[in-house]
Amino acid sequence: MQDCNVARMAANRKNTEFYEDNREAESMGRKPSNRPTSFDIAYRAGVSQPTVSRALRGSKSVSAATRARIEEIARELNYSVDKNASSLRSQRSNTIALLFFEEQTPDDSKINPFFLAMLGSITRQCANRGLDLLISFQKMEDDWHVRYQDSHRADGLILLGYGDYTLYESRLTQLVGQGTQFVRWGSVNEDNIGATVGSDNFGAGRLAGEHLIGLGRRKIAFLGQADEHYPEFAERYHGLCAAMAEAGLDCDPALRRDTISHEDLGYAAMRDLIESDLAFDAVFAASDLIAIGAMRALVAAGRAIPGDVAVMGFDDLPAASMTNPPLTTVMQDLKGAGERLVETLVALIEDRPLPEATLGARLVARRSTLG
Amino acid sequence: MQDCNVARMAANRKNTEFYEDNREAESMGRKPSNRPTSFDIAYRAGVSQPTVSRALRGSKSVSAATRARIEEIARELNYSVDKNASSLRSQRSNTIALLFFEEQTPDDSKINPFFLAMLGSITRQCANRGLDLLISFQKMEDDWHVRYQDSHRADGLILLGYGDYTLYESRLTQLVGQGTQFVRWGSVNEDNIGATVGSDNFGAGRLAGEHLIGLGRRKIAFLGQADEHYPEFAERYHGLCAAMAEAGLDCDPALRRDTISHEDLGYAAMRDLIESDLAFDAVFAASDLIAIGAMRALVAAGRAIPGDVAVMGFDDLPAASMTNPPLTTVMQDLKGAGERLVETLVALIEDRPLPEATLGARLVARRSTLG
DNA sequence: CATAATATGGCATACGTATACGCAAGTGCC
DNA sequence: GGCACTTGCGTATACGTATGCCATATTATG
Repeated sequence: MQDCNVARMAANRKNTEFYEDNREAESMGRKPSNRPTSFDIAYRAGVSQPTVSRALRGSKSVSAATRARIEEIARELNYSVDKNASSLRSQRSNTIALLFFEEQTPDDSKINPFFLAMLGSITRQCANRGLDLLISFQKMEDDWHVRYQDSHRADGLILLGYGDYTLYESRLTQLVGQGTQFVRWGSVNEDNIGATVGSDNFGAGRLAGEHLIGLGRRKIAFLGQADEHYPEFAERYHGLCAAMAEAGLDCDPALRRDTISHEDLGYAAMRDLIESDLAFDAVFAASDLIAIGAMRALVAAGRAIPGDVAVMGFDDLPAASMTNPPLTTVMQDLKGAGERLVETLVALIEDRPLPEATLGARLVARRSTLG
Repeated sequence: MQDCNVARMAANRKNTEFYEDNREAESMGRKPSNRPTSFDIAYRAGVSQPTVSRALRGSKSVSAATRARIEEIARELNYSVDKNASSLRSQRSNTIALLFFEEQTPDDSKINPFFLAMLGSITRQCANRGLDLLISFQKMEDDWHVRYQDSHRADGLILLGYGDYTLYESRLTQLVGQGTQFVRWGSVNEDNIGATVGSDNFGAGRLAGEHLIGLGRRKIAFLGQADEHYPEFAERYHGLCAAMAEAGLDCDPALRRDTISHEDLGYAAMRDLIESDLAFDAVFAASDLIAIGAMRALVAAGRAIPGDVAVMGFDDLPAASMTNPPLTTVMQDLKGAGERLVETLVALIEDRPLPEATLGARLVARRSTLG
């Protein structure tokens, strides 16, 4: 390892005293950082530094023999390319940043578990592609047109978070303006700003509706803010209404309560519905958290689940199978989501945009509807 | 923005034709990447590039007036320091890597939710300190004496994951050997390899024991692999035994079943216990996942919770409050954990190691013991 | 008023890699 | 056997910042 430095010296164009300098530093107690560089490999392999770089990056203008020799030596010396130098020179960090947005909920809440669940699939996907993944949590209100790309920290961003879309919009426009590459999880439609990946919420909503209707339910309530602020919820609602219309049922707006994804707000919404004295025999909640809160309210009001009211959620959180009764819900394609998000972003970075597409969702029937 | 390039040109020591080159590149369709550099700021401020660097990093050898001017211009041009260049030059990435270890469970399992919960606190702590956070999931068996630090990707590592400690050990030794800075979540004791942050598992185990004993339980079973492979579980078990000893009760090893943290394994362990025909009136599970599985087995065997058997878990997962009945458990100090992990790592990186310490835990009583 | 001590900022250079360009040797072709 | 190519690699340099060492301006000190 000592003579690694010799290589450096030999390669160093000017400072011929480097070696001695280094020894001095060493004797003074400062670690000489004998981390090998591509120069060291080059010296040992009897080639130039650029050849080492080319060999290790798989350039085809290096003979197989040379490449093999270089790789062998690199392994021996435990060499690994300096990420910073490489990124600086190539202007490509091979890193993407994952930004979570916390919702503005009453308490100082945690991140939506649904997105945490996506984390696994995203990291795996990044690992497969040799990408590093930076993560960060942001408050919706924060100034997060962050400098991730500005500062060459990351080549692109993945944005995750339910949240008021209209708040989102201006930031997205900024990102586009400054040329930042990003993909967002959300409602997929024509006039989205930037690339979006999302579930087929309409289809999933219809699925939910058909399930409930198939069980003989006729007056289906909906919990979730179904407007332009929360387009995903809106789509789920419209899917539900479509199913009802097809069955000749009325999708009564009076049975809808706006709420965002939070257990306590789901509870409140359901209380409100109960107190309205309107009749309903099923509830489709726009998220499991809402559904869980709603079930609490129903139980508190003495309504049997699913005897009096069938309850459905959305997301299939781990918790959904543990509630009492276990919650019927819609499972989104988490694995597909992670893959598609990363794939889309990489395509964007490489300047060959992918067409947008939605992911399918599956109904998971449990006792909150089946009894 | 055009004349930014003039600055660059002025600063460029050799290639006086840079400006023209750049214009040419531009006309050829390649984006000239007019991202401002410290040279641009310097030009506008009428100072040298090094002065800009010093000003922005807070060096005290820059006058307040100059600094203010530079900061103002930087803001105007929307400048941000190039992370790669900065890290390369300073040999400090201001980034830490968070490595999750997946357990080797029967299925292709997900990460332990307990660690996901820690994520929030860790990211927040990093944000506060201006650190970037890389994350990655690893299989325990993987070759994860990764090159994170080798390649200057990160200044240090945080390792999270329950897992067979003896498997862990050799990797940790390697990390120490190659001079990688890291902190680990786990059982804190004298002869740990590397820095460790963890809960006071013994104290928490005793707390659990006292709770159950206080409710009149006398024959307390334990589910969890309490040996050197899982020292945290072992400590919890010993805490339980200590509480029983103090109450003059016998900590019967026959009532212990080894299992790692997984719902299905908890189920299996409990079935085994039930089939042993030994009498017990309480179970302390080493984790909530185990407890949840155990409850399923108890219910299946027709034992009432907590009537026949009181059940306790450990971790206070979100799911713990949703089980039926809701699970009494031990809540660890997640916020403190994240803070302490990051703090310890930073201290290590700055070469001023912190003394080890354990974090307190709190009992959360719910109906699985209270009835 | 002369000299020493700061305060401020410029100059030169290094960090480790990737890539445009060019040169030599080898290959195919007629 | 001369020509155009291709293959394989070295030369030179750029990426954008941070820092050791000086030079000057400024102030304090006797």
